[in-house]
Amino acid sequence: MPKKRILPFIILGIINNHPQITGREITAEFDTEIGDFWRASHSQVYPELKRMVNDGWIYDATSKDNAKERYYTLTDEGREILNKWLGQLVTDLPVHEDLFSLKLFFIKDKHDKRIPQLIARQLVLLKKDLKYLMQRRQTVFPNEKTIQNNYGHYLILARAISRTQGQIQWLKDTQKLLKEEQ
Amino acid sequence: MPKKRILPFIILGIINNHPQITGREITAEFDTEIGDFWRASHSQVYPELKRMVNDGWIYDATSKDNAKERYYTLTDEGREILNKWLGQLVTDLPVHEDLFSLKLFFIKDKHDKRIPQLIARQLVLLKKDLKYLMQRRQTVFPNEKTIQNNYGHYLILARAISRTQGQIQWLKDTQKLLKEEQ
DNA sequence: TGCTGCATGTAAGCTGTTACATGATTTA
DNA sequence: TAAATCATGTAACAGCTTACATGCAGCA
Repeated sequence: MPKKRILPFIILGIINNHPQITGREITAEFDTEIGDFWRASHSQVYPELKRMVNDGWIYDATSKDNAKERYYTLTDEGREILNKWLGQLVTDLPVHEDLFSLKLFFIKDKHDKRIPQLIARQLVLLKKDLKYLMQRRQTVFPNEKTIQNNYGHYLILARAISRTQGQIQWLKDTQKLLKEEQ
Repeated sequence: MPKKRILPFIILGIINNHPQITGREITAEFDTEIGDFWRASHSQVYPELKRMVNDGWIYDATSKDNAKERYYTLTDEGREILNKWLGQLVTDLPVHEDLFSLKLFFIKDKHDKRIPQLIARQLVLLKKDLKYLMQRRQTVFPNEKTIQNNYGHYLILARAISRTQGQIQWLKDTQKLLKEEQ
């Protein structure tokens, strides 16, 4: 059995949220909205769209204005497949492929200077990420109504913020601990 | 430029922690200790070991007891490469490829029944994981001395526990919130 | 001596990345 | 009309997964 493909389901979800979307706009979603928990480049997206049209999950239309653009929309079958996928419960936690943990793992000595260095860098990265996430929450969800209209999206953004804050707090605590005991 | 390979560095780290280790034991590390933040199967490990011997990062020895087993140890060059890698600071945060977030993302309606279902399942998975992590902290680090001898490992285990607890708390809070407003 | 697990290895195939490539559209 | 960006597509290749395969060691 090959590795389970989930890219087509993500694309179904994107098209469902934005009917008449182009391949380029779908690709852009992976750089912004979805980028926190999945990545895909345009060279993955275009062939996938072709396959999905071929399988009858979506259909495409062209416009007179722009000869090259193709506008994709879900078929009934596609909508059905998306809903079925959304209803299937998750069976496993993801593996956090994390260079920070990996490097720490191999450092044995408590007083190794690389430990505070790695922590300091991780803090910089996480703080920058937190700032970005909070700014996005403000722009994407400026009022209660926008939250109600996209509740799942709101939830995971809130979750990402909470998680990042938690990690920052833990790193700060550890940093302090190491300094005190040094 | 191809995707950056980090598997050989992980293997260097493992061999450094356990000189005279076999390929099978290295593979086992990915199922236990390192499994939380990196995965690799034996069909990846064995060819990689061959390459690393070829490149002079490690050397292998055989035993009379077990003709098939090969015992790997770092060369000076390998040790140097490992330390250089450990000293290089991380430049990017990892992408959390996460089905839970992904599915929530595509559910718009606040009252969609799949939201509490997904959350409940995620709680089950995280609680199970937390239990496993805490049990491991107890067995791997039974006393202060074992902590001092493998401080980096201790840190990331503590971090994983903290992160998991944070996620559980957030999910519980959200679950409660949804129930109240239902 | 048959079975289970140890130990290593190879092959096929799929996913995803980077790079290369082309033409259309908009803007200066 | 030249440059930048839009929009799509293909090619080569690296990385990883699953499955297939072989022989040895220990045990009943």
